[in-house]
Amino acid sequence: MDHWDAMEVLKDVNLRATPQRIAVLNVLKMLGQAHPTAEEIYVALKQEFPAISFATVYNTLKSFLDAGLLHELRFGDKASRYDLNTQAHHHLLCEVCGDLIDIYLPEVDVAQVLREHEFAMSGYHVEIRGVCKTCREHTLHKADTHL
Amino acid sequence: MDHWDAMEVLKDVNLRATPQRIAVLNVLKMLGQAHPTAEEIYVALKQEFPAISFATVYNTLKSFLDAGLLHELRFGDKASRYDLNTQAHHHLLCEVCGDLIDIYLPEVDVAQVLREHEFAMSGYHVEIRGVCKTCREHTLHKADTHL
DNA sequence: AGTATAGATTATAATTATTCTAATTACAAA
DNA sequence: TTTGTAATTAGAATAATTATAATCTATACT
Repeated sequence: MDHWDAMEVLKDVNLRATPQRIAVLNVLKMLGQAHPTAEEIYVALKQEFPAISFATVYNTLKSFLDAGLLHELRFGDKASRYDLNTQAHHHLLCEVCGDLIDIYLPEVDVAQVLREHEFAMSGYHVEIRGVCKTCREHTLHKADTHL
Repeated sequence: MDHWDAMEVLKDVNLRATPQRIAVLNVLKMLGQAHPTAEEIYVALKQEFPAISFATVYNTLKSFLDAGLLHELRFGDKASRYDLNTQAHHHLLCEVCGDLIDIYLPEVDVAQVLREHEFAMSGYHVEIRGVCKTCREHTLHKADTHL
């Protein structure tokens, strides 16, 4: 567990270090692999900032996205999920319970494809759909598992 | 260009071949690589079916999804996009203009990861973010290109 | 340290995408 | 041709997100 200072992180990307922003960063760090939605972040902040508004959460997340501090994940469910982990990693998405499990894969070799399309890659993401161990054991909602 | 009959496709997956469903399939086939949203499909259908409702489009898309006839794509923009192409393929997503370009990659080797997590894969998807050739040439909205 | 100001936050309204509900209509089997 | 079941429709409802306008505050400059 390395030292990590939210204030420093914000300075580094030229964003004003407001208490709300620091708190959002800390919540994201705290929740870790939970990939929270905007609402979950909002709820977590309510305790420390009873007056916080949804707009602040969305604004903050947008500036963090622009600064490259986090990734936005949009899968099966309606609400976007946010992921602070910027090192290359991917997800297993369970189609039954919606769980999003972090995994680490070797770099996908796409060099040739990119060259062909003259496409400037800034990042990539692998999404693997299926049924997780727990759901398979429970064998719930079989009908929901399409594909 | 192989022969393709919407009515047959529907029969094959045990869905009633209603005029609306046939039309949705044909629109998806026609639009091809355009990855239309529900709204774009709705607009395309309006000509042939002035009385069509959004609910029908959404219901139809949902049955097609359940039947495995198409994929739902949720990326940067808010609305889901639908993709009839069910053979394994992936996308280049331009962060500037939002264009979604079909690409074909060799199977990603994830066997070991799946075994570790005891995860039953039903499908996977590779999303590559970046800037497409056209947008790079125009160098528009530089600031929007994060990551 | 005190202050001006660009930028951040807030409450609220508006918008957008999607789903639900209830009534009507159409298909397909007997 | 009836009859049951499923599909379609209009419109209301919900959920997620964005826009607006007023107020506040972190930072830079005296």
